Amino acid sequence: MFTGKDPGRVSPQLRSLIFAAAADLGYRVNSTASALARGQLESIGFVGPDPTNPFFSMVLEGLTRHLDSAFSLTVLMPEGGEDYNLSTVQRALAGNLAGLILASPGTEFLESFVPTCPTVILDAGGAAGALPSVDLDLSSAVRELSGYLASLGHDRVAYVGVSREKKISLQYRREELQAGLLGHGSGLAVDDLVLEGMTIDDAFEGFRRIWPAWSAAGVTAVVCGDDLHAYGVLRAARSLGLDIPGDLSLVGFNDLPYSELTAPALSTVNLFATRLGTEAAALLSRYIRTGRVPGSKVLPSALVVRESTGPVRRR
Amino acid sequence: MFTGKDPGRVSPQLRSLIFAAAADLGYRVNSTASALARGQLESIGFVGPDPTNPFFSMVLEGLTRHLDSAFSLTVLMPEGGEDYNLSTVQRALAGNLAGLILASPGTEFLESFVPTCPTVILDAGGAAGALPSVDLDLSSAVRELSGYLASLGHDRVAYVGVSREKKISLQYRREELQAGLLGHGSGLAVDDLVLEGMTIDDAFEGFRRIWPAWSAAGVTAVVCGDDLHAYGVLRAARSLGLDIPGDLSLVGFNDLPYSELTAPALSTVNLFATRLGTEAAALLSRYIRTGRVPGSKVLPSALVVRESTGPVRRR
DNA sequence: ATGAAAGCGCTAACAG
DNA sequence: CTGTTAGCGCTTTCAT
Repeated sequence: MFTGKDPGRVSPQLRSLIFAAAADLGYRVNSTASALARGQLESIGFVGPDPTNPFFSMVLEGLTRHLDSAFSLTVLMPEGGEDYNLSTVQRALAGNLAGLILASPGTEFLESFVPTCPTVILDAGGAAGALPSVDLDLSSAVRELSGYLASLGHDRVAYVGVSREKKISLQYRREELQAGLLGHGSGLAVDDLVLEGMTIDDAFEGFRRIWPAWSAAGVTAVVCGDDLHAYGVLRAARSLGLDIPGDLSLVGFNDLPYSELTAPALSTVNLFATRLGTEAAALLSRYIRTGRVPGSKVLPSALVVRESTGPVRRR
Repeated sequence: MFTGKDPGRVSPQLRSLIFAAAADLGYRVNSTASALARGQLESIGFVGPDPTNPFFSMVLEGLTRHLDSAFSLTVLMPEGGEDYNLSTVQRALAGNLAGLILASPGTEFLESFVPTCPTVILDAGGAAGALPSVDLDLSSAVRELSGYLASLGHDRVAYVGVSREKKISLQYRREELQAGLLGHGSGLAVDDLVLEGMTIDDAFEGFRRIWPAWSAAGVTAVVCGDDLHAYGVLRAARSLGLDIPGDLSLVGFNDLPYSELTAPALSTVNLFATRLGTEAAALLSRYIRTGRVPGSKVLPSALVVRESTGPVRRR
């Protein structure tokens, strides 16, 4: 009756009568028993590094809006502020999931990961290997960025990211940037600022520490692998009395809605994070329904120029 | 064996041997069957209005960090950008949840809602009735805010929120503000700006529309029920050529990490949203375990003064 | 068409 | 202590 296979068997009146009675008695099908009997799982898992990072929220939004309504979304976060690892995912898998979405994995993790249910990887910087994935095409936006920075006279550009083990995607952004810069006769001029975490504060501290060295090396532009890092650098630069974009031009990745509100407004590469979520939902739903491993998907990105970037000021 | 009741029954060596063999064969307990046999539900549901609002993310973070590890977290979002309603929650309940957390409900919804499993309401502005809830104590922070604004010479204060049906909490913030202001001999001077949604853009459009009226009425300070709205007002004011805090002082609620980055940095009432999540997790876990309805919890808030507020400038 | 029965994979209770 | 069994609430199949 509640299995959706009754058209033609039960008259509509009777049907609604039954539903009314069911509601009256407070009956609801026990989905656990139902799932067991049918041998079908009902929830898909999402594991990401940090719910507090807007990138995550945007992906999640895309996901919830486009996930097949037959599934519910189980969200798993790593314990204690760390990045997620195999044990986080094991915890997820213990829930017997119909499918799994892994957002922004670390290298180490991805190498040792063996899928045990339909899985799609999100934002792995092209490192997902044979696993179905949704990734970003950064090359054209980053090439444009490189050309733009070059035209402004920046030939000493620095990058801030996190270690490769932590986030493949940030490292991938670095590589694309390096390639783009090289295409314009320059390249990353100094050692990266390699942060421990993805927070504004991490970048704030980190930049204050590294700026003397970068300044001495003549760095005039900083590209951050994540908008949050750029916000931290912005605050740090301000606290150091630096003029942005006069003394230092700044670029982030993601294009969060807050980036036009900072002072100065932040130039970014827009990653359209919400679309990553919707595409992942589409891919995974198909994967689960058909059982066939889908191909990977690559989504575009776009340069957004605002006030945090400007011509080099020689002193 | 996998039920956790083996200490003293199986030797540690044998135990690990079995686990090794299980891993070898790729065996994992079927949690659906397990749950059915034990008659225990394994997931708790979280329904909130909008994953994209950082308030939601912060609550979610608190939740995931402190939820009993026996439970997994199922996240439910309303369809199509609307606020969530009974049908959203019905969808949630179809999943047979051990417990339910409802964040920032609307009036209409809350009035017609009848819990069918252990439920705690979050951020309902004191309107949760008999249901266990986690709420904010705004009065002392808002009284402080009122005194502060009064001392700056602001006696024409305006409020921006959403309709009461949509978010009880924003209306509650308004009431607290009104009470605080009244305590200082003033009060809200003009009609509220009542927005449709919770986005920066909603507030941007709304403020541009209403400012002529507010300006004519001599409004010198605007308090927004949500930081996102304050960001929108900030952008709108800037686009209108207003000087903040010279022409207009601005205050938000939540104290997002972005609020110290805006230009000018935003004064806010810090809601400590993450703690709402951790408290809700604690309350609900206890509720489910003991079966006894827990009492409600009230959490403190705090005024944070930054650059967006200053003395009234008479012209 | 309607009803009875088997069984999904596990757990808990109960014999041996 | 070990092995067997009933049964969780539902779906599906197979007789009636």
